[in-house]
Amino acid sequence: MPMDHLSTTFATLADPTRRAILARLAVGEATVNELAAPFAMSLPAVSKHLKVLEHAGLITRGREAQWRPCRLEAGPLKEVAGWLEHYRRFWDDSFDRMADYLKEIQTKGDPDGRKN
Amino acid sequence: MPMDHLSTTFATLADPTRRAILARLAVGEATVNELAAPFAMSLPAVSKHLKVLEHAGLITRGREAQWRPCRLEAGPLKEVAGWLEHYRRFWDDSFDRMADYLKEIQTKGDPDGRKN
DNA sequence: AAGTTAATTAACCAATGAGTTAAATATAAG
DNA sequence: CTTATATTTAACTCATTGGTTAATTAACTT
Repeated sequence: MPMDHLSTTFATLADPTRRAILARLAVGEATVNELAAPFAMSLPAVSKHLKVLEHAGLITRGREAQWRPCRLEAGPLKEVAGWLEHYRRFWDDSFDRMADYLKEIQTKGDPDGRKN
Repeated sequence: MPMDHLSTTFATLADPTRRAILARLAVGEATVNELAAPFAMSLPAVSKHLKVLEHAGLITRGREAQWRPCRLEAGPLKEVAGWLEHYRRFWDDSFDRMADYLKEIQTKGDPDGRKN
């Protein structure tokens, strides 16, 4: 089944272990063992999570000797933020006020009241 | 398995059909049949998607005669936006500039250079 | 009362996801 | 060359997901 990008990103983020890994990587690069340490699960399990994260483009992995340092890649998160923007008006009160404000300065600054 | 709120939300959003339903509901309330119309799938399938959305708190359903009008609820989306904010600095260039700016006016406005 | 429309529930199936243990690979160090 | 460390792959299990069709419930219409 052809999984679109956004669906892949959301599915990847739908796991607390993976979100915890991202939170850790927000601090800085880390190896697989370092990332696995906090979790009560086997190393292969974490390795799988990393593969999922990598496949979603949320991390990249280098190689230094026998270590594969992982680092955060925020591209997909930016896409999510973009998607969310379409809905901001449903929860953000200041969003409406900002829209009002923009409309106001738009008409005030343009005596003809053109829309654009 | 105890599914945390955020995981439930992400899992729910990880399906293009469900995101399309939300997009439709952003325009206004709609019944199950109306929501199902655009999709090449059975009504029960859509009904299931709606149950998932409802369970995630992304929609609520009223009842008018034999119709169950659905409407968007943005609470969980706001939570996602909140979570995302922790990562904004990784993709938003202006975020750093804003941080710099805030730091600047903070020190400029306070001759003693106190941090808070 | 009978029929029509709206929606859900039941029973089923195939595919996926998240975990396991055991084995394999890769690199470094004695 | 052997061993230790870091990580991945293989093979398997179990639960969940997303879809199906057929049957059921609910409410309106005639």
